[in-house]
Parts: sequence; C-alpha cells; structure tokens
Amino acid sequence: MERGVKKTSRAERKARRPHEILEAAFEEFAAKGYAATRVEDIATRLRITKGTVYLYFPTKDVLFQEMFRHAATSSADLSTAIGCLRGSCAERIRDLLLIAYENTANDRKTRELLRLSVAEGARLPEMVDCRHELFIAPTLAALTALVKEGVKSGELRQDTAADTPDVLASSIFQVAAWRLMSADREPIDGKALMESHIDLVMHGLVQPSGRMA
Amino acid sequence: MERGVKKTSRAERKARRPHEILEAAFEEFAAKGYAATRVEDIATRLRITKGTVYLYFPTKDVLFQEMFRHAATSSADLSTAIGCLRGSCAERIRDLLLIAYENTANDRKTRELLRLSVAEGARLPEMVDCRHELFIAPTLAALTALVKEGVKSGELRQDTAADTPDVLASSIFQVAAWRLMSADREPIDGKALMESHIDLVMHGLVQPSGRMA
Amino acid sequence: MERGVKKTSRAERKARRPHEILEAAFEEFAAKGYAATRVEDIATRLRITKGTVYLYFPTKDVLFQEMFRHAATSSADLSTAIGCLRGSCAERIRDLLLIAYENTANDRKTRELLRLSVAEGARLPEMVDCRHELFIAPTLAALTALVKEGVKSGELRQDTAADTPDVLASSIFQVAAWRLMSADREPIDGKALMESHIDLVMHGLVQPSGRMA
Amino acid sequence: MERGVKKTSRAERKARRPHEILEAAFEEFAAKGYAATRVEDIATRLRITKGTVYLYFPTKDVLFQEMFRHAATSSADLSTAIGCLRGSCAERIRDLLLIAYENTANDRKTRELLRLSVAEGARLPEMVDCRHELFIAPTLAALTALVKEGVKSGELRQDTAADTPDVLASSIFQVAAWRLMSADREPIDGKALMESHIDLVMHGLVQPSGRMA
DNA sequence: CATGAATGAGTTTTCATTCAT
DNA sequence: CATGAATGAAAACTCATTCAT
Repeated sequence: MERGVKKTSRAERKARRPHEILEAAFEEFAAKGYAATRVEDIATRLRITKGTVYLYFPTKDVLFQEMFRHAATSSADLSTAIGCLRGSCAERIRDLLLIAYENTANDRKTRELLRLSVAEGARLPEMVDCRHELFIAPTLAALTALVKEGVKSGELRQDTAADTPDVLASSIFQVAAWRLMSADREPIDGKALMESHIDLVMHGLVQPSGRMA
Repeated sequence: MERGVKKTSRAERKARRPHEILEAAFEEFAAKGYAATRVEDIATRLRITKGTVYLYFPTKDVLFQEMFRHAATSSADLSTAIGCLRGSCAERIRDLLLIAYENTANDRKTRELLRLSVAEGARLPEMVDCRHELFIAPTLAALTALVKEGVKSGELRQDTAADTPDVLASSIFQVAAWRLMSADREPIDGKALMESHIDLVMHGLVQPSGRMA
Repeated sequence: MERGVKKTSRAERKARRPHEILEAAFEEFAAKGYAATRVEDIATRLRITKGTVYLYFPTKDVLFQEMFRHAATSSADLSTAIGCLRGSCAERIRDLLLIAYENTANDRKTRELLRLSVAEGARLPEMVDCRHELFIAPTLAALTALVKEGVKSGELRQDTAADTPDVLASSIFQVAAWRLMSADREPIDGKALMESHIDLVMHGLVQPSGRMA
Repeated sequence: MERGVKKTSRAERKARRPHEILEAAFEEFAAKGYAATRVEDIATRLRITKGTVYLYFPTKDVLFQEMFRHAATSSADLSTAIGCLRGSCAERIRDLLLIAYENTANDRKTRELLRLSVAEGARLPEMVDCRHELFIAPTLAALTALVKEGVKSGELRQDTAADTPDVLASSIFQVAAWRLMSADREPIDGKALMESHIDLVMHGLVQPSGRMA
C-alpha cells in the first residue's frame, strides 16, 4: 500500500481513462461497426461499466467520432517519414509508396479506419475528410511534387500519368480492400504485390523495343 | 375494373414482390448498413408494411443475404463481355480493365456491394466469397491469360509483374474506394484515372532511354 | 366426372366444413392451448387456408367456444349408458364408475376438454359449466340416487360418505390428471387403479374384524 | 435521507428483486397461462418496467421455468410434516392424507402449479417431473410404507388396494380439479369431502355384515 | 366459396442513457 | 469517481383479421 508499490496510481489511472476508452472503442467499432457495437461491450473490454464510459463521453456518437479522430491522429506520422526520403526521383517515389503502404494497407489500425470510412462514410462525412487530410492529402502532395520534379529533370516521362500521380498509389487500396474483405482468411503478400506494382508503373508492361520501333 | 386501369394484377404484383423487396433492401442496406437498417424502412420504401416483407423473407438476416446474392448475380455479366475482346494483347488488356472498371467501380450497384463486403465482411464471409467468385475471379483469370499470352508472343515484358497480373486492376479499387468514401461530394473522373493508370502500367513512368543505357 | 365417381360432392363437403374445422380446432387447441394456437395451424391441418376458417367462424374466440361445446356434446352419451345399469346397488355403482371412467379419464377427447377447462377455465367460466352439466352433474345425480337406494334397502352403510357420494368418483380425476400431466410418458393402468379404488371404497381398508370387536 | 424513511436500500431492493419478480410471474402465469401472459404484465404488477425484468431473467421462457421451480420448492415442506405422524396406522394414514390435502388441493400456490402442469405439461415435461418429485413421490412413498406396515401388523386388510395405495389420495385431486375449474364460483368444503373420503376408504361403503355371511 | 396477400396492433427483446448510491 | 439498477424508446417478429380476386 506504500506509494511505490502501485505502479499506476489512482490519478494516473484517471488520466489514462479517456485514452483507454478510445482504444477499446476503436477495437469494438472496427470489429462490429457503429450500430452493432454496444457501449457496454466497450466498457467490458476495459473491465469497467457503462456508466464510467458516460463520465468521459456524453453519447455513443461523440465517442465514435472522438475515437475516429484519436485513432487517425495517433497513427499519422507520414509527414516526418516523407521528409527523410533520399535518392533519385524514382527511388524516392518507390520509397514513398512503400511507406504509404506500410501506413495504410499494412497497418491494422489505419486499415480499420478505412473500413469505418467506407462503412459509415455516408453517415459521417467529417470522418472521411479527417482521413483524407491526414493520410491521403500529404501522400498525394508528396507524390505530385516528386513526379513534377522527375519530369522536369527528365528522369521521368512526360505523360498523361504525370497529371494524376495518385494512380501510382492505387495498389495500396487494392491490398487494403483485399485484407478488409478476406479478414485474414486468404492472406496475400502485400509487400510483394506492392513491389510488382511499383516495378510495373515504373517500367511498363509493354516491351520497350516495341516503342522504339 | 376496366383493363387499362389496373396494370398490375394481384398475381403480377405477387410475382414481382420478392424482386421489389430485394431491390429496396439493397438501397437501404447499402445506405445504412445491416444493423442500422430497419425492416420497416425497406417496407416503407415500397409503401408496404413490415408484415409484408416478412411474408417473403423469414428474417432480416436472410433478407440481407438474399439481397446480396440477388444484387451480385443481377449485375454479373462480365464473362460475356470478356469473350468479345479483340486486338493485340495490350489492347485487350486495356479493354478488359475498362470493362472491369465499368462493372466494379463505376456501377453503383457493384460498388455498394463492395461497401457491404467491407463493412459486414467479418460477419458474413460467404458474402465476400460470393463477390469474389462473380467479379474478381473471372477478371483475374482473364487478365492472367492475356498477360501470359502477351509474354509468350513477345508483345509484353517478362517481368515480376507478369506473375501477379492482378496489380493491373488496382486502380479500379482506388476509384471504387474513393467513390464509396466521398459519397459524390468530390466526384472524380474515374475513366480518366483509369486511362492514366492503364497508360502508366503499359509504358511505365521511367524514361525508356534510361533503361537502355 | 360422373356423379357416382365423387364420393364427396361439393355440397357434402361444404356441409361438413364446419364440423371438420371444429375437429381440427379441437386438436390444435388441446395440444397448444388457446393463446398459443394460430388460426392458420387449424386451417393447415385441413389443407385449407385461414380465410376459409373465417368464412365459418367470425373470430378465433368464437371458434374456440363452439369447438368446446361441439367436442363436449359429441362425446356425451353417458345418460343412455346410465339407464342400462343392472344388478345390486354395489354392482350398479361399480359399473357406473367404470362407465364414467371410460368417458372421462380414458377418453382422449373428454380428457383434453378437462385440460382446457383447467387451463382456460378462469377465462371462460361457461366452458366449465358446460362440462359440468354434461359430464359431472348426471354422473353425480345417478351416484347419489344409487347410494340413497342402497342405504334405504340396507345394502349400503348409512355413513358420512353417503352424503357426498361424489367422493366415490375421485379416482377418475386422479387418473385423468395423471394422464394429462405425464402425456403418456409414464402410462398407468387406469382400469386397474379404478378397480382398486372401487374395491377400496366398497369394503374399506381397515380390517372388518377390528370393527366387530 | 433519514433512516426511517427508506426502509429498502438499493442493495436490499436488488437482493429482493428476483424473488419479487418470480412471485409476480407466478401470479400472472397462473392466472393467464404462459402464452397469454405478457412480460409487461409481470413488470407492471411490481410497478417496474419490462426492461427490469430482463435484467434478471434472459427470456420469458426462462422466467417461466424458474418461476415454476421457485414456486414448487418454496411450498414443499411435506417431508418434515410426514415425519411427525403419530398413532395407529389408520390414524397416521388419515393425518397424512389431510396434510397432503392441505398442501396440494387447499394451498393456492400448489394448486396453481397443478394447473400449470396440466395446461403447459405437454410443452414442458420437466415441470411435471419437478412437481412429481416434490409433492407426489414423497406422499406416495409414505403412504405405501404405512399401508405395508398396517397390513403386516394385521391392522389393515390385505387386499388389491394395498398394492396401489395412491388411490387413497385420489380425492385430493378431485378437490384440486374442482377448485381449479370453478375458480371459487362454487366453493366446496374440501375438508369435509376429504373426511368423507377417508372414512369411506377406511371402512368401506358395503355393509360389513354382508361380507361376513 | 375459397384464397392468400396485406395489414397493423401487439409482443418479445435490446440498448443508449440516467441517476441514486 | 465509479457503479449498475432502472428506464423507455425502438426494433424484430407474430398473428388475428380483412378483402380483392
């Protein structure tokens, strides 16, 4: 009962509660969706009771929205990673796509946010916007900048694709969608698929000799 | 009682009911998800009462599953289209991708089935398998065959991408995901994006001269 | 299609309908009770539809009551049997009790009416009165007359029992109650029990020698 | 907030709730039968709401079964009474039958359990078995033992009735059945009828002198 | 007459939310 | 702070009854 014994004092516990609840809410909402999740399920996961959840969040709806925001911001460390890219444009694009892949399709948390965005998107547009601002927009901006730079320097082709560089990221969605639907029943090698995709968009499928002729 | 007045006789009405209900169920379930949709909403959409819905489907759950199967099969006419492809391998791949795009990302019905697969997929694996068999599998099979043929004839590069031809279809998912999330608030030109993607994967982003050196 | 071929003409069928429905209603109500029986169950038993039942009976409630009355009157042929009794008073009492047993505890129909009287009796007092008039009252009247006659002639003891001759019939209820509850899972030899009971009430359990002393 | 005002604290209330609900359920189910009783009726009787009932019992069906078990066990104090019998065999049999009468036919609770057993017996065989074990079996066992003892000591006749001593208890069922059906509209003097019955089975209806000849 | 599609009032059950302890 | 008993509004599902054919 001395102070040193309890690693988590009451005060600490209290301070952590909202965070814990948001984490538990994430798990439950992601697994069952908004409507099918009961506030009590979330509480039970933390071995507390419904009432306690309502001490920190006024309604289920607010809890859901804060959970989403919390989950989204807590895993959004793309920008720092983007700043560290080095090498040729092609190399940096490649690395950027791999980073985006790791953060979007390969990270369970971000992937489940995508699921929620798709499932409840019509109900809560802010959710989608939130995801967009934090994940999509920075990645696209970086991609656009990189392609532009590469075209300017002559490293990359000046082509229709240069205008919509987001297509470069398409396979990320493919892997994410696959994982969300198959629920790990048929796992795919996402990284290998990403590498294939990058190789493909970099060098094309058609024989270059054909183009030379 | 004159002939012209009542176009729909009792028998006709009855014959159409299951179909009507499945259509209405599709709209409601797609818009709000399984749990948040009330059977009464589906009924009201048809100006009938809950009871009538239960005359044709024993439970909400069965209604959902039959709705999914119905919606999936009613829009699956890919295989016939696939059989009509003509031209070089590259051309046929291009056309195939555009067809798949039209059927998956651009068709509201199929797109909403994707949403349901993502949203309720964990709950109902058969749904996902159903979608896979009807949409994904045939497309991938056709793509694989085309790439193999192209590589053999020398038209296409023998490369890593040839082993996982499904990456060719990745942008379809991207467009679909985008549309599902933005709910038409920020429409994108899917066809243009598809064209860009096809152009990209066909000819590559990197300057061919660079590869020659 | 000739007249002779159809054994049951349409008219005959029609005339029999109410009777058939009442019989079917008896089976269903007896098996499940009033509230748990659906009008459709009754119709299905006759391979007709609900609507047809309502053609003959305005409500479920009326159907129930008429079913009860019909079932009760159709099996009430006690009085004729009572008139045929012959022999000494003791013999006639014995035979009367055996007849009453056959008609009340051993006859499925009458037994089920007892079940309904007990189950729904509070709801429908007329039912009970109906049963009483048709079964109980005549039997008791006959019993009373027989006991009175026997006492007068000196064949039977003048005792308290002579005042409430209905106790003579008590084991009928016992067998009936047993059968209603055990639902044939533990059949009992009702006739043997009745014989025992009759023997008992006739000659007593206590050693007569004890009384002589 | 003074002590005297709130006799029932929250904890007390909660501890009593299951018991209260079972009692209320007994009243409602006994009065209207399983199917015709609404969970809300049970709640209203306690001035609480449906929801509260479901806090303690998961379904109406479970509530019914637990109610039955509760009511059956709460009124089963036969065995102690049976142990206190004194006097000659005939006296003890007499007293035993009167006790059984008090507990079965004359006790409203037990009588209503008989009604439920008859009414819903086909649906729930365990109910009947439960009643049998708690009421019928011990009484019959005691009766059998007493008759056997009496026959051995010569106090009682060795006769057919000695083999099926349950007929001794038959009038209990008669009184119970009568009360269940007449619903107190035509009250009978159960005790007098029991006394008559006991007298009858003890000494017989037929003149003993007749037997001596 | 007979049908069975349709209705709508009712019943069981669930769950977000409140609040006394 | 935390609890969990209680509520009440809602949702799934049922069924007696009606009525157009």
